Amino acid sequence: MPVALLWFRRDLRLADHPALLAAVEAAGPDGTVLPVFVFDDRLWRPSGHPRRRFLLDCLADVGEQTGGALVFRSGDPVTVVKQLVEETGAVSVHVSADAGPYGRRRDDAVGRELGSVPLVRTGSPYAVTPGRVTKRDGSPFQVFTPFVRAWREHGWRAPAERPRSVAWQDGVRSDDPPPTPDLDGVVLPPAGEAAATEAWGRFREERLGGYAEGRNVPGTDGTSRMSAYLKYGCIHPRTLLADVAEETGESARRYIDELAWRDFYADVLWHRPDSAREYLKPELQSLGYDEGPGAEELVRAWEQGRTGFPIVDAGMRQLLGEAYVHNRVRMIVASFLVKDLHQEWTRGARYFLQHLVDGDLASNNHGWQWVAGTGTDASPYYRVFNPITQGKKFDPDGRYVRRWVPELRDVGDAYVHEPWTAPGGLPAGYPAPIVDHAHERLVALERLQRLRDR
DNA sequence: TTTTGAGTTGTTCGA
DNA sequence: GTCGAACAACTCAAA
Repeated sequence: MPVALLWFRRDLRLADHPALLAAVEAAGPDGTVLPVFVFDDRLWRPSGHPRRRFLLDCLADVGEQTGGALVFRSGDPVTVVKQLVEETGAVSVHVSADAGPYGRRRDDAVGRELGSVPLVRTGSPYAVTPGRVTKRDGSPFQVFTPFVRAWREHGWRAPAERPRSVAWQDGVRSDDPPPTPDLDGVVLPPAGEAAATEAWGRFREERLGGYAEGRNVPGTDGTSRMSAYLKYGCIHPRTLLADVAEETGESARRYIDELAWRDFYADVLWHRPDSAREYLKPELQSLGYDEGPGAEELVRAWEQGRTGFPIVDAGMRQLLGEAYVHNRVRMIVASFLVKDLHQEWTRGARYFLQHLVDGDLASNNHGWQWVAGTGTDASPYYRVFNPITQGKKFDPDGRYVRRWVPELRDVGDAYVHEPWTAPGGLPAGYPAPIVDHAHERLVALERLQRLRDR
């Protein structure tokens, strides 16, 4: 009886899963589907503990949903998948397409290795497969707004139906998964498809209506917190879009835009596979950065949330506490590292990827490039976030900073974003600002100016 | 073909 | 307190 192999990667769900449907179809009415996940050192090693843990928990969920049939293998997919095909006599291997630079190379190599057994790519983790939305002349968009216009016009498919029943192939040898990493107190959201669906339902009912304003206020629960679920494919963006498209108004439009950003950055990475490391604006490559023991000490203060700027410290402590940072605050802390501490964006991007549970190469690194002014956006070079102004504007009552920086508990609202000005002085245990923001802003602008003059 | 206007997320300064 | 201008320079689509 035919066996079709379903190789899970970043699509850890059974609903709205075109590759699963393709596998069921390929196996035929008498055949079976063998679900498999490969622990690939190339992807596993650079993941921090939060992402490893979240992934393992998602896999446990898939294991349960497939009645324990999910098979683990460890090693290079090129050899491991080939071996599984030989062991089981599989007629085809099914995946959701991977748009990342490594994933594409890997899948091409696996496909070649499989020879006459086809590696079938069906669907992708995006509403629109990267590469599909182009300008009229076929070239890729480099700016978000024209992209999103064309993306909306292109449209997306309705969610795929869940297969009525799947005959899972069991009894295939499985490696043990890697040991569960210690989280050291980091609190993660519940993993898996059911948790994603439930979290989405709650957001949709309770917070989607106020999203346009709420999304920028880190002290409230205004965002959907779908990022980790989207990263591992516990839920597909098409499912979200189908629900949001029923709503009208500014909030629904903004939410769709946010999903479009995710597609846009994946599209940029697809066209420019080197952009995860290389500058999208190469002329900024030679910008000078601060080095030496003094600079390293400042970076450590940033990493640990001890810069003396409350909103920056709160964000960096949220990163260590929840492996997650509110979107608005990601921009603020990123701007601080790049513009105030004069560090290369790649360094911040790397640190984020180590710690974020939702860390995604395209979204993370292009987001950092956006802040650094080296990215796709026609972003003004002079855009430097002021951590005090941003704090007052988006966290006016200090709810967010007090949650993550308890030293500020008793500082009045008026001073909570600049506690060094408080009548009682700095609270015990909280540092004075490690840099003069107004000064460092001018330094950053000056360096960019010099580069442009050349 | 050329021109024109608009462009996720900001800040400061001066009126 | 509020508001508009200035801070450059490039992409893209429409006129």
